[in-house]
Amino acid sequence: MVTRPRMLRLQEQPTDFARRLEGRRIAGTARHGKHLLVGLDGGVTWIIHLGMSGRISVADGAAPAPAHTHVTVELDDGSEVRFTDPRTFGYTVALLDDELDAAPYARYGPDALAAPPSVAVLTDRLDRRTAPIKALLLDQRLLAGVGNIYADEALFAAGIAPHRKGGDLDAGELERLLAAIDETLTAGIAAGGTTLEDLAYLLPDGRAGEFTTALRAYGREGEPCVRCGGSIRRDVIRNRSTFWCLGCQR
DNA sequence: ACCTCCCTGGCC
DNA sequence: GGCCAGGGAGGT
Repeated sequence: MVTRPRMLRLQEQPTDFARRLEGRRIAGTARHGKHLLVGLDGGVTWIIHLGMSGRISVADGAAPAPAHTHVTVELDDGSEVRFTDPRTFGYTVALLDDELDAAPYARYGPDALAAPPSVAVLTDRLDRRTAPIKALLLDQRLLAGVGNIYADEALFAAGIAPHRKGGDLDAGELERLLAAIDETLTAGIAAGGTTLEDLAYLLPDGRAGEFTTALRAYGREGEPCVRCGGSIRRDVIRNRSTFWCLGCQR
């Protein structure tokens, strides 16, 4: 059941969503960057992107659904999958195999955790790029899975200033950055993600993610840097808040 | 390659 | 009453 058509905005024919899911068996699940992939038999992939405030839960169909539940998929055992998303930046779509190979999905870069590029490949991709590395990290075509908070944290861990032009980073810096991305995402996942004060992001069971307490740059404007004691500053890069340390990120 | 817009709850 | 946060599609 779909009570918010906007959540299906990537489905070319909105009626395709229910039609493509109905009667199919879930064969497996996977993740690519920020996309959750539910493989169904018959060559259909059910894609879910949680945006920033999305939540997926599975519950007995008789139990009341949380507020802002916009899409509900009934399973044959009487339970249902619920997609809850107050801000509706998330979306879901059911695609056929050939549609997966088309834009915009085909443009997605390798998963930042499962298949990160080598330093050599990254060097090549960043060659002559003049955009700030912060903006490039958010470009899912280069690397899929790094969002605003984790980009700032990874750049902090690597000691690289967010304004640096992508093409200016040397091999040593890119090696540090790749290691920092891996460490940051791994730690973030282990902690259950980052729940900010607005409580927009919550785990499926409603608990808050605990990476918030591990943040060293994001959201700490004016606070002392835990590494060098300098002051964390906030800049806006490509209309995104960017927190970094002037003292130890170069 | 860049900016704008979408959306909502919470806070100033 | 207005602003802000987030990801990404689409337009210039």
